[in-house]
Amino acid sequence: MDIESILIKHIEQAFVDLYATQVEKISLQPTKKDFEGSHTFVTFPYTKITRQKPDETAHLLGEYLQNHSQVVDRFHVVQGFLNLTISDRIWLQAFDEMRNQKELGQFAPTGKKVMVEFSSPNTNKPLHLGHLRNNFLGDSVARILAARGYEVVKSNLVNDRGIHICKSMVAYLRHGNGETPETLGIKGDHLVGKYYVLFDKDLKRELESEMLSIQKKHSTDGLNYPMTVIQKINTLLQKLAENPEEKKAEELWDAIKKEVQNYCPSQIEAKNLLLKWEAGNEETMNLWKKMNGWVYEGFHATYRKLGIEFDKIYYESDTYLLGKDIIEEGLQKGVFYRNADSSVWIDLTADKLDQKLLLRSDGTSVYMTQDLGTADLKYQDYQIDKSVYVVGNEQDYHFKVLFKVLEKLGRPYAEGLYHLSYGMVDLPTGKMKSREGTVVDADDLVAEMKEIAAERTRERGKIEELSEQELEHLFEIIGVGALKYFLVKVDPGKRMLFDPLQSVDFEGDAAPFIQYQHARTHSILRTAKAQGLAWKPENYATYQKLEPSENNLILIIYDLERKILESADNYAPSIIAQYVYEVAKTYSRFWNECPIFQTPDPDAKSFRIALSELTGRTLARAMSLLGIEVPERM
RNA sequence: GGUUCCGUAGCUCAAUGGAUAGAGCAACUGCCUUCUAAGCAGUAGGUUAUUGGUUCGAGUCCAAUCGGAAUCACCA
Repeated sequence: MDIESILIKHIEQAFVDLYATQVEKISLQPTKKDFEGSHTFVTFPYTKITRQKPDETAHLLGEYLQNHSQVVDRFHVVQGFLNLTISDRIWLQAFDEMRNQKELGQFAPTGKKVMVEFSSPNTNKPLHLGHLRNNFLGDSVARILAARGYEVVKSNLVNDRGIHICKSMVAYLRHGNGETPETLGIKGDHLVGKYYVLFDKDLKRELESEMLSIQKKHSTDGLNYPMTVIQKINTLLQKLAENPEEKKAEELWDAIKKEVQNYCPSQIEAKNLLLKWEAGNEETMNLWKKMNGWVYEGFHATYRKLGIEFDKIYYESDTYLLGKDIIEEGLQKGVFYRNADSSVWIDLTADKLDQKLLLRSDGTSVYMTQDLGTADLKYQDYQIDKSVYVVGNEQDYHFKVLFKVLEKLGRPYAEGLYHLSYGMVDLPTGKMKSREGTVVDADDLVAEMKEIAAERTRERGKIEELSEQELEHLFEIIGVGALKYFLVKVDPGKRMLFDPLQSVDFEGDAAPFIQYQHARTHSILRTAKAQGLAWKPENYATYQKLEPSENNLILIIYDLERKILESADNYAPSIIAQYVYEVAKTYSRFWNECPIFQTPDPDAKSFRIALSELTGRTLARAMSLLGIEVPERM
């Protein structure tokens, strides 16, 4: 039963009967909380048809609906807004229908396949808070799309090669002394991350001493760089000698730094290591495999704790050479063009984008080339209809170009491409930078959350009956749940702030509150069972007049499907997060207003137990769409 | 400089072009002898950055201005 479409049909009929007009695309809005009713029809846009004041139209329509529609019980008009109240009988009918559903909010299969690519870590450092937002968003979107009826493939494109990986390797070769995660007793990803930071320290030191000599002499004397670089620096120095303003001077020095950095020993070593890697040098490959192996072990542990899994893992070391055949194809199709220096480009100025490089003059590929190849690979592997990339908003431009290029190449899957762009997580001190160590580490944060969860749960002392193992699990789902909810409830597009001092909420608009309401529903069910009560429809057949908070609960539970639809269409878990909090709040109010076991009327008792049960199922289902578990007691 | 995104209560965030701009945190007042107080009820807190425009109606759409961020590499 779909109450909304019934109402719309009746309103359309009303327009025919009252005004002899066919109206299309009628839409209803949820009635604001302060007003009575559940569905609101706005009459302002129809004054031209009715040739009446909005209030008059609303009254006429309201009376018509009250007389002709079985679902409308009564109506109220407020300044042209027609607020409709659905009869309790209909709500009770809807309630029983929902109770009969095996899985709430599960749509029929669409027959379409969608891939959600997320996480995509670099293997040179452990996961941090920013990755968590990515992981939770991606995981949740995958779950929501599955509920919507898509067949979902969760994929992870691991960035396991490149200059940044070589940096950790260089530092390990220098300072490693054969350390392993075992000998140090730390996770492999953290160990490798430590060397990544060490590399940066080395490089900074080298850079500073080199710069000092340039700044002292204000010349490039004694520097052993290629002529072209020396010339570049000299030009910059000359500009500096012309006494530019302070800000400009700073820019010039930065430009010089950038040139110099490329010729610091550490940087050269890293580049050489990358060349060796690309040549397949055995020693290098072995070190690479060893260190990446450590990182994967660490990642696995973290993913397991976060409850995140993938169906397919792509490695960039496998895919980084892909896409070159697409360059040829594009050239033949005349979509791309070749420069005099034989580099390959695409001109997207007509689409308000720039000219974009697709292949270097030396014939090697760039980031874009790989992504083109990987897009084809995904399609070959899974014949996907839609492909969602969960990647930070710093890459908005890249994905605009990528999708445009695929469209111009006439790829059949081009239309289904979507970049789920999300904002960075900021600290009060500003942006996180892993090289500078100003990051909130994922493992640390999860551990801290769990500790807080344990502390707060113990304070309340409602958990005597749980075993040690059950307690462990409880603390984990509360701690991790709080974190997930915190990161996922915010609109993905916006950057957000995380204050380590205030940490994550455990009260109010937060996962523990929602989990708590779920635990309450189970507390009711336990008591009901202990008292030998039954709550099948026949046990509450005489219950026909709903209390406001009961009505509100049914109403909001009834909204689940619409919310799933909305969040799936917008790739927005935040919609589910806001929804599930509303459900929890509504139940909490019901809990306070409608006593259950003290109620003398046995049918009211049974109905409220049944309502608690359905609320519990709704909370569990909606939370599962966010990847958050709910406990039966806490 | 070009392009894109953002600016809402002290703080963190909501609000398919609709009603009196809502929650949570923090502050203040009540409520545990009653199914779990991680709770409930209430008070206070706003010129939605600014100025114009479109509309029956603008936080939302358009233009300009101010402030912040990202991006614009033969990096990934």
